Amino acid sequence: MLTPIEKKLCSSACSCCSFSPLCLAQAHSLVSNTRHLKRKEALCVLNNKFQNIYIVKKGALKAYQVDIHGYEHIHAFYFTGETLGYRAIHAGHHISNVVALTDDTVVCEVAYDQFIDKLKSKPELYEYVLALISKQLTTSFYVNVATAEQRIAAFIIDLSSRTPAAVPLQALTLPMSRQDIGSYLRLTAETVSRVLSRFKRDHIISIDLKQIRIINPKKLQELAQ
Amino acid sequence: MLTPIEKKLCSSACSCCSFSPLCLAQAHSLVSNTRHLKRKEALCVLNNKFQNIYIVKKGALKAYQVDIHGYEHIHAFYFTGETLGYRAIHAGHHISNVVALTDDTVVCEVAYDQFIDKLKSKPELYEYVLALISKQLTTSFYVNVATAEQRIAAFIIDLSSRTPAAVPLQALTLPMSRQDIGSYLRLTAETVSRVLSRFKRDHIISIDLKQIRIINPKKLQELAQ
DNA sequence: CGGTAGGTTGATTGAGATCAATGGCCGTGG
DNA sequence: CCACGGCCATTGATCTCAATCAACCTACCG
Repeated sequence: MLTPIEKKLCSSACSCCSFSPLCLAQAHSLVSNTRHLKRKEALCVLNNKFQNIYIVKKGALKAYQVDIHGYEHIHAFYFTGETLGYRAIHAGHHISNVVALTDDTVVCEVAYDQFIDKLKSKPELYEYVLALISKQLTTSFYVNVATAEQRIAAFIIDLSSRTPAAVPLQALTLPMSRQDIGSYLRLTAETVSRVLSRFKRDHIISIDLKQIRIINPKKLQELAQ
Repeated sequence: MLTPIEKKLCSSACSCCSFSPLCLAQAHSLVSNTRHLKRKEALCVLNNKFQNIYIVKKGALKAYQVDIHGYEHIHAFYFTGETLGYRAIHAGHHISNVVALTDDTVVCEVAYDQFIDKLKSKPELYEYVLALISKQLTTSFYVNVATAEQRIAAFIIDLSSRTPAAVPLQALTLPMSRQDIGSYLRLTAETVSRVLSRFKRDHIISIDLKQIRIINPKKLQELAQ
């Protein structure tokens, strides 16, 4: 098991970064800027010009749109090592808001036109980038499954698989609220809370506010289908 | 309004094809093969090796996965001019089945490694391809909205916007069954049927089996939010 | 023609939404 | 330092929309 210090190092190191093959392949880094965000601070604002791709170094973010009733629809969470911004390439401007979920969220900023230039000079990386974006086409299919129980079980599994250095039975921290989970899974916060309580009662997980621990991974997998 | 013959020409011509800037940019076409499919005939089979990208020249297809209960989950429809296959790049094998919805469906086949090679020799097309794939990250957000009515209204609008040469008030043909629509929108065929009947009763659309016509686009847009 | 798949409509049920009340945690300011 | 207010989470009671079960109709195909 990793010590907290080792975990911290791993999380902040480029070794966890899905972008590092590109970044490290260059004589100098592709990263033009590193941004530090506080909780609720915006990284991308709807309709602003698309200029950068971002890589999460530390912390977590949510991407959402607000509907005409003011309701927030979250369509993605981003964790350490993950990249974001591709959705805006086509439109040329941001099609959602992205804000930090935790204080001390750190992201690397890669200017899109520099990124394209580098790709042109290193065409062997092109396939890698296509595969990276392709992967995003297939994520979070589980938000569409039938029951609240299935979706929440799948969400917990997804979360643990995306948390670098997550160890089975080790507590994970949910960086988002019940409301956020509900918005993402299209459930109410009350339903999320009820299902989590049921999972706890049945000794599938332990949960105390934002601290969650998978007790029975097999059963959880079964519930997720 | 286009005559049926003009429509046919347009549909089958490369002018409607989102891939044509790439294909036509080459001395000879990128297309290695043209495939003709009958209704229910498979283009891609789950787990088969990923080798090609496809462009729909004519007809329509559905992509789906079958769950452990044997239920078919459709995650995409593909119409004339649209490309498919990107989802398999990351895994290297097909992660869904793709079958034709209509007899006489025609697709162009582009070998992925040839496609990559051509891209490397024409880096100015990189951005175009990234934008093309980026677009797919943002499609069919509407399957996630709240009510059956909203989803079906949005589905009809999406369908008409993706039908080449669709003219307002002109009848569109739904190439898929009520069951297919339900599978895509996560509703039952009965609910789809009921909502369509309600839209018809309220003079928002006219519908007779597979022939659908938007009578009141403004009201439909309102219902879709 | 007869068989079958697809489509419509009705009656009933149930999972999750909604409405509501309570308690804990935390940051702020007197 | 503690009081206050706001936010978040939990739990209960009730309601509602879509699923389910069921019957019947219609188009199409061998």
